[in-house]
Amino acid sequence: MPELPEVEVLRRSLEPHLVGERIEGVWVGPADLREAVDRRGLKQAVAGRGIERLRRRSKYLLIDLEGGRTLVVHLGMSGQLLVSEGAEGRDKHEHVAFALASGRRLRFVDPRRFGLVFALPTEDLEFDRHFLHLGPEPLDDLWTGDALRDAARGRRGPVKPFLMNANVVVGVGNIYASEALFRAGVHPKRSVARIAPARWDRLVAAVKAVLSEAIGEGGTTFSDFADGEGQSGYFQVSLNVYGREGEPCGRCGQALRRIVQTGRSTFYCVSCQT
DNA sequence: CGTAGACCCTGCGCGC
DNA sequence: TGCGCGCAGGGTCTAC
Repeated sequence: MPELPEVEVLRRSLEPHLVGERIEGVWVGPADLREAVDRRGLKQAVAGRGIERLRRRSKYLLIDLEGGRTLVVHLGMSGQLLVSEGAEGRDKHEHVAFALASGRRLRFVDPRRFGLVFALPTEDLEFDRHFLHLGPEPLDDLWTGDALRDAARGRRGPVKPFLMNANVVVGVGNIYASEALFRAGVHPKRSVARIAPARWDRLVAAVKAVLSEAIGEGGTTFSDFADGEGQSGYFQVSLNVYGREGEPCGRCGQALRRIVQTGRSTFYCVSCQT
C-alpha cells in the first residue's frame, strides 16, 4: 500500500521506537524478495549496530546505523514494516526480522515479495543503482513548475505516466498521479509537449498538496506500531477520483472514468480535466 | 534516446 | 462451495 506519503508516515511513526535501539541479530526467511536477500552481507552490515536515524528517499526507507551503514527497506506493493513486542510468532509472509536490544523485533512482512531489504555503506547510497537515477523529491522547494517543464522538454508521451516516472520526479505513485491531475484539471492523456507553463505550475502545486495532505491524514493510521499487534492499518485519504469509476465527479457531477495507461488504471473526469 | 509491454508474486472479490 | 478471471498503491528489463 505504499506511496511516498505512506513511507513518510511509516518513517515518522517508527522513528521514536527505533532511534536509540540496537540491532542484535537478523533472521532471513527462505523466499527471495524482488532481489535475493544477501544474508551474510546483511547480517555483517547491521549486527551489533545502534540505530541513529531514519530517513526517506523516494519510496525507500533509510535506516542509518552506527559505523556508517544504512539499512534500506522498500515496501514494494504489499510490504509492511512493524515493531513487535517479544520474540514469538512469525507471520506467514515474514521475510526478514531484526532482533532489537530491547527485546522487540523489527519485522518485514510482504506477501507479494516485490519489496527489498539490503544494507550498504551510507556514503555509497547515492551511487547505488537503486538511487543513482532518481529525480527530485516532490516536496522539495527546488522542485517547481519550471523544473518539471524542463524535464518534459523533448518528450511527447501522456502526462500521467510521465508523472510516475521516477527519473522525472520520485514518489508519485498510481493513486496520487490520478489525484494530482484531477486537482490540477489536467487530462491524464494530454501530451507533455502540450502543457503551458502555468499548467505545469498548477500541476506541481497539486502534486505537493496531494502528497502533503496525504501525509497529514496518514499520521494517525500508523499510531500503534509498537503495540505488537502487527496491524499497521490502511492509509486512508479522501480520494477524489481514484477507484471511483462511475461515481459522480465531486466538482461537476459527471461520471468518473477509468482508463488503462501503460498497464495501470487511471481515473479522471472528462469535463473537469482537459 | 524514450516509451510500451511483459514480468516478478500472492491475495482478494466477483461472476458463474 | 469452488473455479477462473481481473485487479492490486512497486520497479525493472527487453523490444521497438
